[in-house]
Amino acid sequence: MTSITDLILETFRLNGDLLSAGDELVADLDLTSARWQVLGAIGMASSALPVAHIARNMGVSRQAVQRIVNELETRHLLQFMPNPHHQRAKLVSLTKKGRVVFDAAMERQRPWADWLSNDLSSEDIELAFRVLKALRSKLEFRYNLQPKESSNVEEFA
Amino acid sequence: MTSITDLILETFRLNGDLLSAGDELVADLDLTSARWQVLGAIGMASSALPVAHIARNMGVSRQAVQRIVNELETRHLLQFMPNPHHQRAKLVSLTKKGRVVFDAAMERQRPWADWLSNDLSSEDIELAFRVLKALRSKLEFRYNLQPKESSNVEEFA
DNA sequence: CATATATTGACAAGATATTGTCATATTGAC
DNA sequence: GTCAATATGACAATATCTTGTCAATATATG
Repeated sequence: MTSITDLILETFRLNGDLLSAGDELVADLDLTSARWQVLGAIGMASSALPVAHIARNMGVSRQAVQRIVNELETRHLLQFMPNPHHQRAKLVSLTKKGRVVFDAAMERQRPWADWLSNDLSSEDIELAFRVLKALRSKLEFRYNLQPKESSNVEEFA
Repeated sequence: MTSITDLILETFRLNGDLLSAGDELVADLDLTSARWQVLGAIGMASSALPVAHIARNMGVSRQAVQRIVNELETRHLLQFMPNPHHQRAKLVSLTKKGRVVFDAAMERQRPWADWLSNDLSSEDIELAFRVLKALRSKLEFRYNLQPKESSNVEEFA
């Protein structure tokens, strides 16, 4: 019989393996899972966003994102642009090079995702997703989680 | 429609929230999620094990466990015992204090786990568990993951 | 407008984890 | 028994992330 504890431990292990696999998948693009996730949060956004917004969207701390963003800016994958609404909170966007690298990563991710899921029915994936989401919602409600730092604010776009 | 990618991102987020919740759950026992997990791997084992074995059981690197184990030994929750099969690889076991703290954490975990899962059917939990496990197996097979360092060896009991 | 409150990025400290290297110890092939 | 291969813990370097603090900047309430 499977307990919720088994599911929790399985989540920890899968998380680790996903990060390892992601690292390997994009290593030759000079990316890591962490960089890829940040790049993704920016590449998928409808418009350029300040670091703090990206962090909230991702559900991690502001400083974690700040460090990666600064690193990616040094590598010319990201650039800071003036923010008409805020002098200090510059808007972060992909450079041309950043777009190319991000697109390359996504190209690679597509067949990889197909491979990973081709044994599973979409119903199974859907249900697993809903279970995980239910657990997360409950934790975030109970423990006031998610923002991790600073408070919750929506897009301003 | 839910894609495997959604499930992956959900796994990342749930992982983070579980660690945060775990930290809070055992903070006043002077534990953290990381320490608790190590304590658990030792407390649940049928016999005392060397650090490298514990790491393999947990699926994390040897050094991650070594650091925590050394820390918990300093705090007198763990102790090193001579290993008849290996001079350097001492066996790690709970001290009396370690057992008390670990039991206290487990006492606390039980009702918390019930609370977390009381909305979900055991079928849903079971299925989610099997989906995650299937993904993990596939990743570990494809990427030669898990041991993370050194090779795979079974218990020597 | 004025002022309390929020947000933001910078900076620093620390927690957690991986990776590489090394010397030592153990194991296995022959 | 010898010797190559492997396992182990120590040590060091690095990656990732969180938390706390601070000054500057916005925002909101009066």
